[in-house]
Amino acid sequence: MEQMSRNLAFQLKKIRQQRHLSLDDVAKATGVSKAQLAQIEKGEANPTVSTIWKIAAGMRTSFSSLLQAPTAHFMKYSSKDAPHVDEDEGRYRVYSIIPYNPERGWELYKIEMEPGAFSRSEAHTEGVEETVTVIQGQATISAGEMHEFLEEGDTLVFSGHQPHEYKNTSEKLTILHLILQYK
Amino acid sequence: MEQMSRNLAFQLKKIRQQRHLSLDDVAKATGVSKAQLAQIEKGEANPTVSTIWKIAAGMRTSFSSLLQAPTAHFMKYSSKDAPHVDEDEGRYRVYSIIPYNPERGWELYKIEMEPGAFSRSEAHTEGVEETVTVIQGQATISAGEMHEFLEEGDTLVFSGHQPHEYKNTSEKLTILHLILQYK
DNA sequence: GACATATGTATACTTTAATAAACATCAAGA
DNA sequence: TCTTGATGTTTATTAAAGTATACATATGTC
Repeated sequence: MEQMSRNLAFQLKKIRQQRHLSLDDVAKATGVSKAQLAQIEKGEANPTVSTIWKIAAGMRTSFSSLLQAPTAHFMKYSSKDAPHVDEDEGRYRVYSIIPYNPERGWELYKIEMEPGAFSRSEAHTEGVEETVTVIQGQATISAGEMHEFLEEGDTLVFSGHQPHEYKNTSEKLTILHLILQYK
Repeated sequence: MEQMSRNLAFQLKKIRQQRHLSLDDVAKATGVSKAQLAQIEKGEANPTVSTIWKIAAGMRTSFSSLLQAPTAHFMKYSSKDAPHVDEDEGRYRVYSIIPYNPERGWELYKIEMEPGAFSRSEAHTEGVEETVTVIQGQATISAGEMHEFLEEGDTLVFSGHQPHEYKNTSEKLTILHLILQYK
C-alpha cells in the first residue's frame, strides 16, 4: 500500500531538512533525480528497491530508518466495508475488522456463530498465535489435544500451528474477537 | 544495489518453500504476478515498494524479515579499484576500502599522509563516530577542543559532529585506517 | 502409453518509475 | 528595479517494472 510511501516521504523530508539540504544536494549525493525525490517526498511515488537503496546509501542511513513509520496515526476502520466470509452454511461468519499489515504484524477478526455453529481450521504456518475473546455467548475451542470452554469475557491464547476448532455450544448467538499474530 | 534484491530473493523463496507453496499460490495470495515473483526469486527483479508490500501482506510477514540478509557472505574488496580523493595538494590521500552500505551502517577508509600533510573536516551530521587506527607513522588528531598524538598501533574514537583535523607530525609517510559509523 | 494436472519458464505487451530539461518562484545584492 | 543564483515544480521522454498469455517440463493416474 501507499503506507510505505508515506513513511518514506516523511523520513526523507525529515533527514533532508535536519541536514539543511536541497533537493539538488540529495540528488547529487544519492544519484536519484531531483524530480523523483520531489515525488517521493510528496508520497506520490512508488520507488523501486534500488532507488531506496541509493537514497539510504547516499544519506548514510539504513533501510529500516527510512521506511519507519513516523508516529501514531489516527485511523478509523469501519465495519461497514469489512469483508466477510461464511462457513458452516452461513452459520459461522468471519468479518475482517483490521486487515493484516506488514508494519503491524497482526490482524483482527470478528466471528459470529449461530447456536451449534462449527468451524475447523487446519494448522497454520509455524509462529501464528491466536487470541480469542468471547464478546457474547459461549464457545468451546480445541487446539490439538487441548479443549477449553469459554464464556463471555474469557480469553484464550493458543498456538495456531496445529489443527483447531471453534464451536458454539450455547443456545444463542456467540460473538468472538480473534487476533492473529504472525511472528 | 542488487544486494537487496538478493536478500528478497532468498527470503521469499525460503518462505515459499517452507510453506510448500507454488508460484501460483503466492501470486494468488499476494496479487503479484507469477512472472514477477519468479523474477524476484531469481534476484533479477527490482521491485517497487508496493510490490514488496503486497508480498509482505500476502505472506503475513514484515518488511524487515523480507529484506533481511540471509547469512554471512564471502566478499572480497580489492584495493585495486578503490576510488580515492586527494587533499592538501596530493599529500593527503583518502582511499575508500569498503564503501557505505545501508545494511552495514559504516564505511572504511585508508588514509595516506605525507610528512606534514594536513586535513580539516567540518562537522558531520549528528551521530557520526570516527575510529582512527594508526597503521604506520604518527598523527595528531584534533576534534573540537581535544587533541591527541597517536603512534603506530594507537586508535582514537571520537564524535564527528564537530570540526576535526588530521595531521602527520612525523617525518615519514603515515597510514591510517578510518571507520565512519553512522547512527 | 496417453491424458490430465500442476509447476516453473519464456515472450509480448502495457503501465509506470525514473530521468533530463525547461519552467516558476523567491530572496538577496548591486 | 533589475539581475543573479538557488530552490522546488512541471513536462516530455526513455527505460524498465509488472501483467497476461503461451510454452515447456515434469509427475502422476487411468
